[in-house]
Amino acid sequence: MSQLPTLRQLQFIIALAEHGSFSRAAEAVFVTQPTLSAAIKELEAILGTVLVERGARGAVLTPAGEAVLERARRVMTEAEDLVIAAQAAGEPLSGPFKLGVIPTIAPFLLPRVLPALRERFPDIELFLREDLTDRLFDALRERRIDAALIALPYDAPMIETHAVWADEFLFAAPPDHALARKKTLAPSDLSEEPLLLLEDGHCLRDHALAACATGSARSDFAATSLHTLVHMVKSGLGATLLPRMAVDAGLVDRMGLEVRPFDPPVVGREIGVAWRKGSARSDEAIQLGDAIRDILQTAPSGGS
Amino acid sequence: MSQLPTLRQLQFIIALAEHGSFSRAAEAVFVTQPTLSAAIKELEAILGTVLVERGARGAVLTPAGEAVLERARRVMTEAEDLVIAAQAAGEPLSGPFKLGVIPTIAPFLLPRVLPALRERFPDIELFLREDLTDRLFDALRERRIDAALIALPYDAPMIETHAVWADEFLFAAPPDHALARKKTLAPSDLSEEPLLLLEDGHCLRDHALAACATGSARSDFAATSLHTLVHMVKSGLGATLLPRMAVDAGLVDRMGLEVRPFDPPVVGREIGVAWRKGSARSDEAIQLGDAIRDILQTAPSGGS
DNA sequence: CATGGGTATAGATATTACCTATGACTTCTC
DNA sequence: GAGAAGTCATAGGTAATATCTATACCCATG
Repeated sequence: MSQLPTLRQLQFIIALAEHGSFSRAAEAVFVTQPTLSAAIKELEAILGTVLVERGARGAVLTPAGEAVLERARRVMTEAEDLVIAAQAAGEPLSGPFKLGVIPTIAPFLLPRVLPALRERFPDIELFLREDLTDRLFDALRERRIDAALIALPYDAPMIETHAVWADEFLFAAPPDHALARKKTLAPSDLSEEPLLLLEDGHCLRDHALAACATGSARSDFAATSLHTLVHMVKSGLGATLLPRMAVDAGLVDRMGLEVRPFDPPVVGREIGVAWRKGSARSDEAIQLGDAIRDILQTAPSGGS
Repeated sequence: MSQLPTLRQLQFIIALAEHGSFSRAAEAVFVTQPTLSAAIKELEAILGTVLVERGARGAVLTPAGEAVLERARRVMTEAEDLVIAAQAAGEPLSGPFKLGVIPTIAPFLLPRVLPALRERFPDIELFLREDLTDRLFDALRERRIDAALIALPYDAPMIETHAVWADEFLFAAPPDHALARKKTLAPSDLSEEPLLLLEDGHCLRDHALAACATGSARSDFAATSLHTLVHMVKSGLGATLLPRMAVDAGLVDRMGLEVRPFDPPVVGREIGVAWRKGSARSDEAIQLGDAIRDILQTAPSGGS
């Protein structure tokens, strides 16, 4: 087998491509220009190909160099991932961990589980980011976050998920609403009732519509958060579906709204943890999800 | 950023995992046991994790070690691919090149194009492998071959393709066959005619059936090669569709069979070159396909 | 408890990675 | 155009490290 290049050499040619000059690239990787020069030369010898065109105004990659560059980048990130995965495997859920959470979960879940999480994983530094599902998926793919709490089902390429807990939907309406007289509801009761929902982009909107297969949304109004949503319901703009987790967290306390569960089988959404396929921290993501499930089960809600 | 391991170290831990013992692994990578021992120790220091359980009867990877192993393998093959891609980019279509070809193309195409290919790419060493499409795809995915000539459309995960030329289907039957009286045929003429085809697994069978949307295959007989197929047609067992390339190559010469083209738009299959997605030699595969197309166009068939 | 299979340690040596100093060559500037 | 200011390449010395040999150690097993 022909000799392999060094990761160092790959790092060097990446820097060279990025800075377009031996001297500046050398500076960027903290070596002198002759060192980098020699390293690139040896890399070319190993590969048997000229990778760089040296000119008086800097260096430009040859087509072969571009091909190598692309693969070198891959090798480097894989190697970095290996380090992260190893550290994570050795001491799971320690160090910085960037977790994305969708806006219809974050404000209700986090206060409830963060203290216990910190207790269970004292070495973790959780960085939280609240955003819509699609943007969290982008962040996962671009490695800006390590994992995300989202609502399933949701299917996206390059993303894997692990179910954590089922979040039941509850019907909420003003007291004088026709359906508020019933103790429990069936999804079919909503066929004639245009629902007031969150604005487009919130997965809760889609999941709520899916829950009452025949239902529809009010097209004239939409809320930007669950808090504004309940206020809009209160002012008589319509009825809605709320996740139990938000209700348990006190979302409708002292609002004077009527809240009704659905007949079994209850409708709702599944909350799960998601990570980029192949992520170095997928095991930790699963562990974190399981820990949250545990915490939710042992410490029931402090709601009304 | 924390320090990266060396490719050498990754190679070492892969060998260690494969041999289960420092001494034997060291032998396998041509270093002494203390060298490998020290290297693994340093790798563990870099990753901050114990990767190997040292026992009196050898070494076993810890769970963290297993996680590292898997990624180390990936990094190593990516690095090897980089070398291959660089060499290929520097001097395309030179050195050993393993090409798979399906059985309904190989015997008719290769004699026609191999001499010209050798002339055009004098430094290439073509290793040919004749097999069914599915097995060629497996071989591509497992890196046992670099590219394959197959019939499209065919869709398989991890495989990319590039069209090379269109191979028209011709109708072939014994002289006394009812349809042999027509000068040209429409695909619909075959609705009532159960065709004699190759046995299952040959893509030509599926593509021929697809060509005459309403047609069907004889279920009692099937041929194992185009040569036996024409003999079976000759003995009156039925009619069939043959690729023009095979006819041009003399498949039915002196067989006394009637061969008819279809009305435009002609039916047929597309021949293309396929490679594993991300393969180091995809550019060469495309170049090879284009070269074959060229050769076929400039040097028309020597058939009847 | 000696033996044999295994790994770790110590010390010497060969390799190589890197630095400093300098040279050769372009391109821009006046 | 001559000089200045870039560029990359080369040479030679030094420090770091990769590797080897030799040996110590550890533990199962007969």
